[in-house]
Amino acid sequence: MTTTTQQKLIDSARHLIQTRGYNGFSYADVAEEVQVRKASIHHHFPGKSDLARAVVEQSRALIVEQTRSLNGGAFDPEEQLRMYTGYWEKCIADASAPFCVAGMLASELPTLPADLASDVQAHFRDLSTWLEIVLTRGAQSGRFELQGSARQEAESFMAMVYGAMLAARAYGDPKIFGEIVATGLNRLIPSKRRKASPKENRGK
Amino acid sequence: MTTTTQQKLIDSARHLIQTRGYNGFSYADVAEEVQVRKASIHHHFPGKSDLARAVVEQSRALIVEQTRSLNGGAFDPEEQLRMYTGYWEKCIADASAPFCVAGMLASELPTLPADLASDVQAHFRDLSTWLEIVLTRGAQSGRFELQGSARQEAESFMAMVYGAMLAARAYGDPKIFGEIVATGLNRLIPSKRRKASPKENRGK
DNA sequence: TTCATGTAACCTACTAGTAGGTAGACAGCC
DNA sequence: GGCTGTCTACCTACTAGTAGGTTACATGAA
Repeated sequence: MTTTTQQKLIDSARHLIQTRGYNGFSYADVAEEVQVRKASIHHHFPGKSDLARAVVEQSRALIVEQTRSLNGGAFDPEEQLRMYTGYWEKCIADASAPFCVAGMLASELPTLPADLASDVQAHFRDLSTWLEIVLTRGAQSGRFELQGSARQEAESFMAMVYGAMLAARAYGDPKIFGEIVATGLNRLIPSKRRKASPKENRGK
Repeated sequence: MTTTTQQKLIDSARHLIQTRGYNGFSYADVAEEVQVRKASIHHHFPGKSDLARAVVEQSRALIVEQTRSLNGGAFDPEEQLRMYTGYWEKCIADASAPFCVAGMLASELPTLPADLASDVQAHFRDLSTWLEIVLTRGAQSGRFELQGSARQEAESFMAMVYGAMLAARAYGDPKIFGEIVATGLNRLIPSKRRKASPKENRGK
């Protein structure tokens, strides 16, 4: 399999943004990883924001594709959420992608060029819209028991996933991500269907 | 009221870290805000990480002080959580502190000097420990209904608060913070005591 | 077939500007 | 006199980005 230089540049930039953020990496870092000169990066991506936008847009396209296949497919809402959180759990555990690119960029939003910033915002709209749809379906079929509107619950769930990534990074412990999202998923499930987790231990 | 140059430097650095992150601000930015030369900053804080540590340590000291007074005081666990989230809601709404310093730094953790990184981690331990205590008390007195262990619920609640900050920034809308944490608080309250929020609208 | 032309991809060498940090002088105060 | 705080002036390393040249390969005409 031959990967083009352009794709290697995007992959390298993604990895660097995930670990160090937009303001934490330079063309020199990418050049080092991909083993080309800095000028060659400028040939493919005139400015730093063009490179970062390519990373975000590729991620968005992938998510759109995957959620489309999930929506049309054979998975119930609970399985869909578990596949989403499971994806990140795996990425964080094996350190292949220790943070969502858009999440990292969102924290730096006030410092980003305008065009990149609006791409990042678009990702969050995409994601919360998808979550709202999944939660709505789950509530209708009785698999989920929502306490607020589907919109509120979607924003809340999304916040918890991103907060869990931050916590995993803060504690330097990938397991914490899985523990937090498990708590969040569990809350969506009606109490009659919910099986007590082995670690469960009310009020300590 | 006279504020020392040293304190002005810390305040300026705090504000810059909250909005731009550790890698997004420079001594030149601080010098500009405080109206001193860069060399004067180096006199008070030899290195950039010393300045950032001073910011984090001052924040931690403030939190320790406030939680101590809350714990010993006249507020029940629910009120304590509302005061904590309300503090951030106000800060984000009036843009005086659009993000927790430690949260911002945590996202950049892999790029931080080791001593600063461990200060940031200490903040998260402090905070989750306090939350665990408050949730435990609330569960014992019947004000809260926990679904996992107090530890799990504390991590989960903390993740949601930080995720809510990120969401508010991503959407460029301070209100989203309040909406998310309201959903989270509501979930802790036993369903018999819970009053339906005006916006509540099950499954859309 | 061969030779000009075009162009994509990459290079070396450079720019202006900014990063964090240092040396040393000076002023005011205990 | 020594200490604190501030300054000017400077340093080296690095930043994103540019100028201009080299290679390799495709196209198309003589």
